Amino acid sequence: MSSAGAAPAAGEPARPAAREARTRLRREEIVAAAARIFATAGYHNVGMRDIADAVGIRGASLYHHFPSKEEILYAVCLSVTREPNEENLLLLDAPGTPSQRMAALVRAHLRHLHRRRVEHLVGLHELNSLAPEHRAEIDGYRRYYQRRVRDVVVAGVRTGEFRVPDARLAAFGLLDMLNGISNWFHDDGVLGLEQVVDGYVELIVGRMLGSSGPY
Amino acid sequence: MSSAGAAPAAGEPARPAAREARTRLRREEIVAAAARIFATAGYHNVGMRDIADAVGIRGASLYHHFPSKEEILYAVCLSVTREPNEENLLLLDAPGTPSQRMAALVRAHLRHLHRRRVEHLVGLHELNSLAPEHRAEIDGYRRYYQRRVRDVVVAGVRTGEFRVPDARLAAFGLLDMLNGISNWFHDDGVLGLEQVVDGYVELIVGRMLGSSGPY
DNA sequence: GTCTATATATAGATAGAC
DNA sequence: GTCTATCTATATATAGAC
Repeated sequence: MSSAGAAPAAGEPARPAAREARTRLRREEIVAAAARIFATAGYHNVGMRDIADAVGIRGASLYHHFPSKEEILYAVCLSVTREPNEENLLLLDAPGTPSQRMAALVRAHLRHLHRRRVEHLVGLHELNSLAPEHRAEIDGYRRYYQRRVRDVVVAGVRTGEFRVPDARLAAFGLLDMLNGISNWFHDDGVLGLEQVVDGYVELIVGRMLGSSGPY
Repeated sequence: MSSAGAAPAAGEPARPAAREARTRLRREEIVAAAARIFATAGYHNVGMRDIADAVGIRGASLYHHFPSKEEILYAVCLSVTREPNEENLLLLDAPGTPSQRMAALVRAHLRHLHRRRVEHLVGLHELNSLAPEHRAEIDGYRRYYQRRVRDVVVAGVRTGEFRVPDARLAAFGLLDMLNGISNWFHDDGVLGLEQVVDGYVELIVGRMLGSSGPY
């Protein structure tokens, strides 16, 4: 965006904006394919050639889009860690009681885990293979998310809607419970996503946090 | 054990039983060191030389004790997956109400996760690197454990002690919540282990499952 | 049971043509 | 932007002496 200064000349092989869009699509295509393969086989069991095969190009061509394999992993982890911070946390700022805001977050969180299931699996299991600075950045996002969730628990305790032995403990527990579904949920299982969503809202907000509603 | 048939001759350099015991100690020493390093750096970021260094021998010497690096990982995963099945599940067969048995399991589970924290981290994150047949065996143990936990939830629902929307969902949720502590608990944190244990028993048995005790 | 020395395979990354 | 060809580093694993 910031580098699109000059207007494109008429006879160029492709207008910069269009070319940029296509390049970006290619990048996202690579990230999506890599996430899928990383999630099932594990980062280190996957070669650049495997990723390239999935996109239909040769291994060396990947280096036109990413400087290293680790940068691909970073792109996978970053997207899936950022998005919940940008999307789900908005729901905590919206009007409503702590019960309502927490229920909205649980729903959004589970749906995001489902929508980007493979990316989340990578983000949960392969953080060790990130470069230290990348790892630190990802960890920062996660800690912030966690803190915001804990704050809602605290808010609910203050209003008397929630009754928990310890807000930090409850926040850790409910987040682990949410994130855990990446490891066992399958679309062809006995429970559909929306059943899990409704069940977890009840288990977490209604029971664990002790809210009597409405939410 | 089954191969210790003949009685040892007097002048042997070491009595077979003693030698076996020492060899076994060495194996366990290697497994323990490997678990520690795998947990912090990730299986594939660790070389045989790193493991050997931690034990004070050369990389090649490890192959006297294990036929491959994967077998070391398998030993780590197996020990930590078997033990809960052999120890914790006994508590589910003991006399007592479902509430009491579930509370006992939660306590034992959390204490085991703590006692063998690094091994659990490996068992949770590195399953992708196991040979298929080893992976299948580990998965089998985990599925059985999960089923037994679910059965207690079902039993509690039947007695009327527990009230949950879906027993499977509750079992998945509580197990994910329990296992999650491996990722965030530290001995030098603000909460001690027994505080977490007591808090989680309350959150899970008392609130999530809705038992009014005693447990 | 541990050592030194080394075989061997693989995979991340680069060079340069098209 | 993708290709072919190749470099190079690393690490698992083996051979055989002590």
